[in-house]
Amino acid sequence: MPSDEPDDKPITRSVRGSGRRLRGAVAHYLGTAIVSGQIAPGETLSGEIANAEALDVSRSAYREAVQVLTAKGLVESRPKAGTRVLPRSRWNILDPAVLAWAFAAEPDVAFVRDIFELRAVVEPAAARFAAERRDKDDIKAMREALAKMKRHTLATEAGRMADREFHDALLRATHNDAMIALSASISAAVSWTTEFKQRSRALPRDPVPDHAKVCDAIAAGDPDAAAAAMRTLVDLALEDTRLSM
Amino acid sequence: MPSDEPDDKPITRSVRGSGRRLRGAVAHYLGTAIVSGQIAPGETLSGEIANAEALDVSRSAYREAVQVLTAKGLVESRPKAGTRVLPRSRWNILDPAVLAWAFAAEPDVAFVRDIFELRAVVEPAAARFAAERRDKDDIKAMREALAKMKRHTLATEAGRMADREFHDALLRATHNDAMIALSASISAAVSWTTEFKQRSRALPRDPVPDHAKVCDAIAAGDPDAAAAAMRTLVDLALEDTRLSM
DNA sequence: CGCTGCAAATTGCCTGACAACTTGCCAAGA
DNA sequence: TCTTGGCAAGTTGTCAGGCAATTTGCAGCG
Repeated sequence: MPSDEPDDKPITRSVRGSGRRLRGAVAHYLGTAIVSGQIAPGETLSGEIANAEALDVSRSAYREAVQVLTAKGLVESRPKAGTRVLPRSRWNILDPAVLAWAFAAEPDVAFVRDIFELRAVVEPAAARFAAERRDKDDIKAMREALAKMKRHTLATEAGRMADREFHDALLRATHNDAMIALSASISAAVSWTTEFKQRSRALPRDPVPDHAKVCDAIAAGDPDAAAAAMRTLVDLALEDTRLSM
Repeated sequence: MPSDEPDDKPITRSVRGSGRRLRGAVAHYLGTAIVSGQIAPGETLSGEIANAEALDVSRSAYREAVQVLTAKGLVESRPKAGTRVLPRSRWNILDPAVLAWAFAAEPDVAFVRDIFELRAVVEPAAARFAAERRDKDDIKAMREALAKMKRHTLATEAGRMADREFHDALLRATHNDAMIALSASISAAVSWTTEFKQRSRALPRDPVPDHAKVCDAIAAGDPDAAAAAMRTLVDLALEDTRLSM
């Protein structure tokens, strides 16, 4: 046996940003490989021992990573058959991690379209519910996030975080856990696209007035106005994103 | 040390219905315990070695089960701190498995309300998209499912499966992957409640005409009519479910 | 009172081995 | 030739034990 290779393969080991466990790195590696299509549905991964060795991790770490993928519906493994990639239709694409993997690589335009269509359906309805059920704390949280958005802009990371905070506060105002969970996923995906918009060109529109309109309508308890304002907000966002892709 | 206990604890081992792996049983056990509130958010599970021993499984199997829960946002584990249950807001409640666990125990009424509200938002919109984009195959699939629903009734398992097939076909007709994934989760949840309805009393309404109306509107390519028909369908389902709880 | 460093406890990862379960082949029979 | 049955091999599934990494909480110090 020759000694060993210097450090050619630690593809996953080098990505461990402190908080990230080794199995997380492996899961990220495999997850992006699958979602990006490098490992097409129907294909079967090479055996655990071989693959674990190739990634330079133990079988346990590798297996725990595969369990994560299984939990998200990306793969399925059976004795003697190996673990194979499931068809797209069985993926939990609304899972935050899967969305993150999808946007880590080049995001598919059709997929972005799908996400925005869903957003266009859910968010106006959420705004309507929020207008009917919000309480004082909800309004306060939204106003604060809006102020932060105004201070920083969407060009900064702090500004984008304020944007997410605004939408999160709006969702919490619906007092509907299912809607909160869903739009949390969507918002995450949308924030990735926001970064793309910034990267490609300076964004021509000031988003604060549109957000303020939504906020005011919700605070006033006007469901129709809130839904309408949110609808135009989403439409504009879709327009901007479409231009930059 | 006395010899050993006969078989008091195999709480998880006995549930392995062939296709179900051991770690799956453990995940199911812990998942339901968490979702049903037996292990409240904020609490920390006892150590891996202790817990694995209590469930009479190896540490690896237990750990792989915990990875599944982690992937679904139910728990988070860090060295020295133990693995603790995350607040509800971080759960992926739209994950099919989590939904199944939620309905395995007594389903929370507030939660069912949330699901139906989301359904009332998404499904009509899905019907609208379907009316715009459906092709010949989509219509055929819907018609066939509808026929099957008519033959069997919702009182039989076959009938409920046909109901799911109808909704699945409708969703595929939207040609929007995000919407398909979302409503697949919702439909699963809804089918649990359908079983409840059947269990509590004979259902007074024949659901076939309502479904047929949706189907016809989509086949005719009339988005507004499809959305309206679906809206009444969901409203009626909500009404029935509300009565039986 | 605040801060710094240390030590313990818990998870994270590794190794090696055996069991369980499928799958696919192969042979025997209709 | 087609079907059916069993058999063997190969892959994942589970187990056991040990060591390393990391974080928390405390204790001691400034």
